[in-house]
Formats: sequence, structure tokens, C-alpha cells
Amino acid sequence: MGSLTEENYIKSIYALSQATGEVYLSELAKKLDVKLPSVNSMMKRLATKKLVAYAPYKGIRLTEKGKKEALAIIRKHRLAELFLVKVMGLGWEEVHDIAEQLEHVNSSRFYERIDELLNSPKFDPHGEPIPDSNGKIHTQKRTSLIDLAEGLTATITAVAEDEKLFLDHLNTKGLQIGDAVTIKKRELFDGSITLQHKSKKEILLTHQVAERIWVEV
Amino acid sequence: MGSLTEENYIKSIYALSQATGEVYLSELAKKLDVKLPSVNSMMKRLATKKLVAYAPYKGIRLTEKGKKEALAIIRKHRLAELFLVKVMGLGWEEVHDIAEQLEHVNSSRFYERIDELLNSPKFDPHGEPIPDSNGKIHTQKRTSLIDLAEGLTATITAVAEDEKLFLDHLNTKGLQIGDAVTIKKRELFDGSITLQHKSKKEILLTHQVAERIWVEV
DNA sequence: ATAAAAAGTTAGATGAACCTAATATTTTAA
DNA sequence: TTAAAATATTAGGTTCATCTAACTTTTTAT
Repeated sequence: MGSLTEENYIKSIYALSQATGEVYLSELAKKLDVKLPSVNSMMKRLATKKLVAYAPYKGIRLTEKGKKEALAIIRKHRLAELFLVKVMGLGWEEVHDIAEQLEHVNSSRFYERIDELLNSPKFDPHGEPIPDSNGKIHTQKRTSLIDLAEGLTATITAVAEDEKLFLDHLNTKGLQIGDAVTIKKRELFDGSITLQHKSKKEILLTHQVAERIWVEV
Repeated sequence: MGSLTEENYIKSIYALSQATGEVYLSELAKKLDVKLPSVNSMMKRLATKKLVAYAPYKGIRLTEKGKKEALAIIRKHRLAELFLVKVMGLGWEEVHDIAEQLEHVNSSRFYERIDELLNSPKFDPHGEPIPDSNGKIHTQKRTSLIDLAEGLTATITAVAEDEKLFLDHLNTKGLQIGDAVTIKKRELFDGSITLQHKSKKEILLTHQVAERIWVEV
């Protein structure tokens, strides 16, 4: 296991390279809130440790070893989040920062027990899949609320952001994972969407919010 | 809040200065497994932060501010231990190392919830008192098993070591906090003690073990 | 009481993780 | 197609937490 800092680099590289398999050093620098030279020298170190493939002036990609480490950290993060919600009774909007710390706890026993207590869960409180202990992860095909035609009904399966502000917003709108919603109206002008919710209330979401909500039709 | 390293220094100073109010640099160095110059320079730093009182060639003592910080860490450690045992179902012999990591988690919400779930507990799984959120701690007068006369019956209230090897040993002997024991025989030759246990079994403890078990008559 | 042992200090070095300033390479767009 | 913008690198410096080697102060024991 690497240092806390190394783990955070690995995790961010994994997250940012999801789409293309690669990250720019500058993206990483921004995400981690450090300057480019810091990223540059860390990449050299992670490259000698065979955790990333890195050639000067080229994008960064994780090696298999690097991916495995990333998934182990993500597993711990998501197990921790679910544990904090289900066992400790915290809200889904307040668990991210705590899980950021718990994900670095080095104890297989601790995470074994969490996994047992939660009965080997498949998804975290935000609907994100939890990698299994071998790093296998179910990546579902994802449909966003903004891709649904008017009149369609769908179930919320996940949300794209694990940030307090966003989740607080969903709380005030009364939306949760598992909720069924029907598209009442899509505004052409600003992309906002009106939903019919199980609570019978109509809910207005801006495009910015709706695109971050994943559903299953 | 200081760094992880600083927190570990503070905690060790507190533990080692319990008896006399002071620690030698060399004791600290031994406990933390670092060399004397490391301790020396850290003490200068903690002194400028007003966490320790320290004069060259003199012993170290915590300031009030330092004590408060130490007690906050100890509170987190002991709450974590009890949580790991009571809520997560781990054994008292395996929670120390995990609690060493959890005690550095920076989240009042997390510890608030643990405290609530455990109903503001007063003692950790080893019988050590848990400081309250203001750092107030109940230090009980302590009687060791080796101080009891033959024929007396007492209840185990705490054990002096939070180390796997010691606790494993107590587990094999079948001893737990809360157990009632009667002193059957004290051997003058080697200080060992034979107990009558609630399980009706006789248990032989060496002096080394018996002196680490606290009881209430 | 003084010499040896124990305890503590200072100086200078190292590696991790960061920084700024200067420079080089690659991409993009006039 | 070349100049500007974006991206990446190098050089050299900082702080934290550690080290070794050399030295000083205090304690202890003959």
C-alpha cells in the first residue's frame, strides 16, 4: 500500500480517466488542487512503482496494478458510505467526507465486517456500484433523466454527484434512489423538466440537475 | 488540529506522563519508535504551539491545551473500540489497531453518532473510562488482582493492556470484564494466583497477568 | 568527587509532498 | 503556417518528519 497521498492520486486518475482511459496532468492538478509540477513528479514516482503508464508530454493511464488499487479504494469508500447510512443512520448528503477518510483505513477485518453486516451490498447510497473484493465492478448502462421522452415513467437508480450541495438539493426536492418518476414536461427553452413524483407532487428540475440523475425505464 | 504525527506524540505524552505528570524524551522516543533528535525537534514545535511545556534538559509535560487534545483523541479511540465491539461485533482483542486509525478521523458527526448509538458509554471494552466531550474523565481508584487476599471475591472491571497477545491470553483463560472471581490460592514462590471463576473452573494466572487485571471488591 | 553512563542537544542530511519561476513542447486557431 | 494558447517539464526552494554523527549536560555509581 502506498501513502495517503498516493492513494488519492490513484483514485482521482481512475475517476478522471473513466471516459477516455486517459487523464491530462492539468486535469489531475485541478482535481487534486495542486500545481502541475507536483503532479508531474508524482507521476514519475507512480510510474516507477508500475501503477501508472506515463510518457513525457503524454496523458496518464493506470496500469492493471493501478486499476486494482483504485478499485480497492473505491470499494472501501462505497462500503463506508453505505455503512454510515444504513448502520449509523447518517444522511446520504453527509457521508462523503467521512468516507473520504475511512477509505484509507488499513484493515481487512474492518471492511470484511462492514461487508458482512451489509450483506455484500452491490450499490452505495448514491446508486454507484460497489466493486467486489476482487475489484470486479458492474457498470450499468446509464440513462439520464434528460434523455427520457415526455410521458415516460422511470425509476431513479443513481445520482452522478456525491456532493453535499447537490444531495441537499435533491433532499429538498424530495427525491431518493428507488423513486418512480414520470416526465410531465420538457422545456425546450432551458432544458428544465417537470416530474410527476410518487408523492403526487410535481417537481421542477433544471437541466443541470436532471442530467445528473440516472434512471431505469 | 495538528497532523497525524503530532496527534500521536500528544497521545503518547499523555499516556506516559500519567504517573508523574512528566515524560523523559527517551521514553517517548522508545514508545514512538523514533530517535531522540526526532523527539527533541518535535517538542520544540509542540512547545511553540503551546501544547507542551518544555525546557532543555527537562522532562516534558502537557499544557492544559495539550491535555485537552490528548483527551479528545483518547475519547475517539475508546468510543471507536467500543463501537467496533458492540455494533460491529469484533472481538476486544482485535479492535485496538483499527481504533488507532479511527481515532484520527476528523468528523464530529461521526463521533456524535457513535456516542448516540452506544448511549454515551462510560467505559471501553477493556474497562478504560471514556472521557466525555469536554474531556472530563472518571479515574477510578484501582485494585489489582494481586492485591486481594485469599478467599475474597471481586468483579473484573478493567484490564491494563490493550494488546492482542494479552487479550488473546485472557480469552483462552475465559476471562471477561464483569466476571466475578474468587481468590483460591496465592503462591508465595512465584506470585501466581488460582481463581475460582463463575464457570466453576479453576483458573491459574501468573503474577505478570494478574497484576494487569483490575477488580472491584 | 570524579569518571562512566544516561539523557538531551545541535548540525547537517534525506525523502515526501508541495511550491514558484523559467523553459520546452504540443495543440489550436488566425 | 506560424503565433498564441494550452500543456508539460526542469530547476531549485520549503516544510514536515525522520535520520546519523558529534557534542553537551545531568545523573549515578564507584
